[in-house]
Amino acid sequence: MSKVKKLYESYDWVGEIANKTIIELQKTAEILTELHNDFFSRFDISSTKFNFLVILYTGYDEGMMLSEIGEQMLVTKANITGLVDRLEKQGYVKRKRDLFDRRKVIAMITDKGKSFTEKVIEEYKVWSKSIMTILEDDEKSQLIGLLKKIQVGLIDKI
Amino acid sequence: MSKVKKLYESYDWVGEIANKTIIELQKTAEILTELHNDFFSRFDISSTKFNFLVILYTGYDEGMMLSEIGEQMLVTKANITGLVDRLEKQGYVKRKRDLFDRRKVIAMITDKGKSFTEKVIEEYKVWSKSIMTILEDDEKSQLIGLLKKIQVGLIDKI
DNA sequence: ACAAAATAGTTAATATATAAACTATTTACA
DNA sequence: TGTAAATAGTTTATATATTAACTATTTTGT
Repeated sequence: MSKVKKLYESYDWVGEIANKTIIELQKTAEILTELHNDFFSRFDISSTKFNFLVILYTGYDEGMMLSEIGEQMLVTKANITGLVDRLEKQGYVKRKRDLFDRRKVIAMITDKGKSFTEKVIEEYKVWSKSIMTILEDDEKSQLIGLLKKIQVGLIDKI
Repeated sequence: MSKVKKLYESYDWVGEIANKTIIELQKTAEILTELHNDFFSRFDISSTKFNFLVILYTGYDEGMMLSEIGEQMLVTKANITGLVDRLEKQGYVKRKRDLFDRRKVIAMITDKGKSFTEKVIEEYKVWSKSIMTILEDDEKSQLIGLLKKIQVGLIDKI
């Protein structure tokens, strides 16, 4: 059951096209997040957990440092601790101390986590294709181009 | 201080362009959310609180039903209760019972909330313009067009 | 008119996110 | 070499989000 009922145009207060662009980006992303939540809840994970697992899955076999994973996600270090706690509880990840630098904690994906991630990735590919049928392929490329340009522009402002 | 360090291309696992589109949308939105948080934290609010206030500000003078506001935001009714609690504590909003249907709760924006919202809106306009300089105006229109198309497509899938 | 269903909002339990303070360990350098 | 600074992660307090169960009120259908 979703929260989204209909699309409102609730921004009379916006004048500039820059404003509108940001708001439409946010709105699109909110709807997308909503859909992602629906999708991932079928597997009892969140999209953050999925991101974490994918990074670990496609990463090195010896595992990865927590902060190394954190750098690739928009997640603070405090949050990584909790994230790993919960993933550990689900049996998808385990912790290991780095023997050469005992400050570091290495996260390793378990066999259970590996096969789980493979399964979700496959279903995610099918799912994301199915929800993106509204755009033609050239529109998708166009959109990706614009988004990457924005990302480059935004990352400088941070 | 922000979490974002650099832009990773961490999706070797993605094949389809539909996949990439969604991931780039998410990534863009995450960076944008991060920037929004930085912006709004200067005013001691979240972007959700701002949304709420703007809807109330541009709405009817007699206030609005909580669920009516909720319909325009991607927020569950349980969350609205807490949101209004916190906004009430900040003095920007007050509650009122609907006399004709006592199930309903009306949220009213206070004078303090009104002038606060006006101030934030003005600064938001300047801010959003400044962070969107990377795109030309015709690119922005193009992007808005694509985003609206996606929204229409996605809303059907929910 | 009245019982059942629908509606509006709150509460409770839990998950997820943040910042700030903290512990443990390693590195830098005087 | 020993102390200050830097680094990695955890803990704590709090904000925000979700779902499910709950209360109060109104509407519906007979």
